[in-house]
Amino acid sequence: MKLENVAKIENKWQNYWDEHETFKAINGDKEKDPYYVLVEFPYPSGSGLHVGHVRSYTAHDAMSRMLRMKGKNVLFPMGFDAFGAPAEQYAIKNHIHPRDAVKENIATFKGQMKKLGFSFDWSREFSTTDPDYYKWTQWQFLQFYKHGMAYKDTIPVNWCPTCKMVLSNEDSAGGVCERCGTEVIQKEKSQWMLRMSDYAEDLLKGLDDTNFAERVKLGQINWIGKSSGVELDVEIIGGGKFSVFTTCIETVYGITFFVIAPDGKLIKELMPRVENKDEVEEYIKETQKKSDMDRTELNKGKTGCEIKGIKAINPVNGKEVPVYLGDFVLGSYGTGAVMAVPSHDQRDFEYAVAHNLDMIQVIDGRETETCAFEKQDYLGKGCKLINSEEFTGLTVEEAKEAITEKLEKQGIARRVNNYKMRDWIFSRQRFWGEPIPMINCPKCGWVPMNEEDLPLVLPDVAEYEPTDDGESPLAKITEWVNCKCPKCGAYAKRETDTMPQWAGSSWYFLRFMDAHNDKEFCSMDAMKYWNKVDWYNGGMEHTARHLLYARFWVQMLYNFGLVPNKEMIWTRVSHGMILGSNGEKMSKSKGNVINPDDIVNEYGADTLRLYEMFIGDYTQDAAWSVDSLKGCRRYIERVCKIGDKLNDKSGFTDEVLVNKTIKKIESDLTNLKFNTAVSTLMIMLNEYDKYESITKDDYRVLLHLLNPIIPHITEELNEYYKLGDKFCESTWPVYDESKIVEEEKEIAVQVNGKVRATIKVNVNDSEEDIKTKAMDEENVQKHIDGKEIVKVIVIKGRIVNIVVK
RNA sequence: GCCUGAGUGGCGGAAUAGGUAGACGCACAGGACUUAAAAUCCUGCGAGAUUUAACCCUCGUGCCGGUUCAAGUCCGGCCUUAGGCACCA
Repeated sequence: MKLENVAKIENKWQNYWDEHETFKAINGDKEKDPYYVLVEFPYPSGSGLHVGHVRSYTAHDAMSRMLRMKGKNVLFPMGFDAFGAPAEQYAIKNHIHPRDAVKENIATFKGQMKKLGFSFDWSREFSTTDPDYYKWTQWQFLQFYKHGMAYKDTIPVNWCPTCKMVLSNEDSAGGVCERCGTEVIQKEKSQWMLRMSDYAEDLLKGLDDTNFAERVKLGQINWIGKSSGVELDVEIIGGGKFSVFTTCIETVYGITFFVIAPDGKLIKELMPRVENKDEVEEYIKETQKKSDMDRTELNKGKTGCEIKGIKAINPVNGKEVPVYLGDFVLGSYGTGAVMAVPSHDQRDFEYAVAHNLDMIQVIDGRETETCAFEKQDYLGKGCKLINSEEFTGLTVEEAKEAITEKLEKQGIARRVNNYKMRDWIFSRQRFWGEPIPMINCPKCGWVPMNEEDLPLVLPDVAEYEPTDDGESPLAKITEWVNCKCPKCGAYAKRETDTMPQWAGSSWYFLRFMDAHNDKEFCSMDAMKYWNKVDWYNGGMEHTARHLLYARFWVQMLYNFGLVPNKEMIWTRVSHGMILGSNGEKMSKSKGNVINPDDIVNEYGADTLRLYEMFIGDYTQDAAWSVDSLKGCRRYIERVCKIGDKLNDKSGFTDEVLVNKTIKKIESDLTNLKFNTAVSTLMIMLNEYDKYESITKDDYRVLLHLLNPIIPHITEELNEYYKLGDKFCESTWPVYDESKIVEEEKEIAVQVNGKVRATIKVNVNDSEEDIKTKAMDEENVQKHIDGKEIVKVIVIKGRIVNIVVK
């Protein structure tokens, strides 16, 4: 067959699949094994589908198609994550409702996906912005609240004084507002929080119940950021005390000062006793002006000032030490105060130099005049303590334990774990998000909405600008805000903050299991049937935060008895990016964007799919190449043309080739080795090219194996040449392991590790036979002639190595 | 600074468990077909030395060392590069 009118062929099969609901997954099907393949649902941006989407969708589409043919009940769903700032910005600019903009974009995305022939079960489609969906996001929030996992707290946010807006960290990069360039300041704001830090340990442990790639696990572990140490109480002279957290209690005799965070609660408590109030307040103000960015990047020099009037006592030796303020100490980590040991911590060292403070070396092993002798340099090296009273002479490791024990006995220290991961700030001062279903009653305080009143839908208004004081745009819509308290009936006001975009994507994979349930977010039966997401594919940029939020969400639901497993995702894989042909990230400004529509129109969906699978290692980045794309189109044309060589025989011309290829494709498609799967199929065609003619079985098996990757043209050829049932309705070919073993094989003969000849060996050849054959080779003789043979290594079916002297 | 990847021909990339490095594709060159071109088909294609030619030989997977009969693969130490985190006590 000649490859013509690709669009017509592709359209024909896409319609067939649609009409026959070929890819619909049936809940509870006991005949088949359930298998859940998930690709991250996209944010439907205005610019349409990206070629990067095509890569991961094709990969998992191929996997899903094969698994269906292998008899699995495959759930391969698709939906849209459509809340978020870009849609809101677009709506503000164009004076349309974000709902309408989103609707349009979803239609575009869906049309593009259909044209690529992905075997999604469209009957389960939803968007996070559908009230039927976010009703359950809100419902779950209420469960979190009722179990004490949601609370309101006042925390600093990025604030642009000109735009009068709360900014995300991304929008305030570099410490200036992205819109107007004004310096961003930190402002206190009351926000809804989720107690994620309570789950730090469970989120770490839960990783054992997953099969995530090691680097994904490490990403999660680093984000959680556990460190074990000691919390130590420190007395203030004249009354009061505070605590410090340290991982190096062995250096406790080296304390020469303490530093407390300017943004912490402690300094506020101490304020009445401070003698240099002006200086201290000035420094606190300066700190507030700095975003996190400034504090980390611009301000490596250790600023701060002494807090006069406050002196603390080193609990191990009763020494009086000064207390300083320094913004390198964070109010939000640990206790917001640190013990400073300049001889053994570089930050403390720099601070001591800048403020002319004392240093005491307590660990022997190196001088500490020029820089600190830190734990990564002294741990595990047998270093001993000095200047540490009764602990002097102990090794660091012994001292760590002995000092901790002593302080614990005195009741002034505790072993604790600290985590970098904080509680999840769950409020956004935005319109286009799930409204938080809470009501503020002047009498009862915060009251959750009645569950039967959900969903709390977004009002239908035309203006989405935030208010002057940084409240959500919803705050302006009084008829929406004013309501009655569900508890006492008094006039009350709704929460006007909405949820972050992460909310909807934290549980969508559960909804897909039972997408149209109007009684529950997902039935327990459905969750037990599908059990877990078997494969979850997404971008590397989501492996830390999104995955962690989703796991946290699921663990909470599990603890409330609402989901059957503590971890609902088994394997996480991430694909590499598709870069522009210049090797840079695709972007409009660089003019290197490839629109998948253009490729589909010019070459067809199958060519694009085949090319993206062939482009390189699935987990690595790959640059776009038009030439390579053309090569893939050429291959498909050759696949079509070889149909002209069909004879009317049955059976396979080369059993070994066929069985080997089936096995290889099967393993490649389940191990994300799509590029080698394609090359294996290219080799198969090259072999067929050498035959006089090919049998129907030869042809059908090639098309069958290609079908998961290029589903349209293979169905068409199969039908055109009347080779058998439609692939989408037939079972995957089975290979015969015994037929893969080759009778005769060519192996290499080495002399001293260098290949000198190749010999043909039979499976039945004994080691002696092979040895003799190898020795008989002329070129081998040449290299061993006149030398002493030390030994001969024969690895059956692989290699012979003759060692000579 | 720390963590995690990645360094293999002109290019994208292959190489179970250490066992013939460069599969497959692209580009390029030569040839066939054609009035011609495109398309298609055939052949060659890491570098070097030698040779009429073939065989054959030497070197070669970022760098330096090591283990082994045998290293792209394992170990130790570096270099380059991409991404993530970053004063985390």
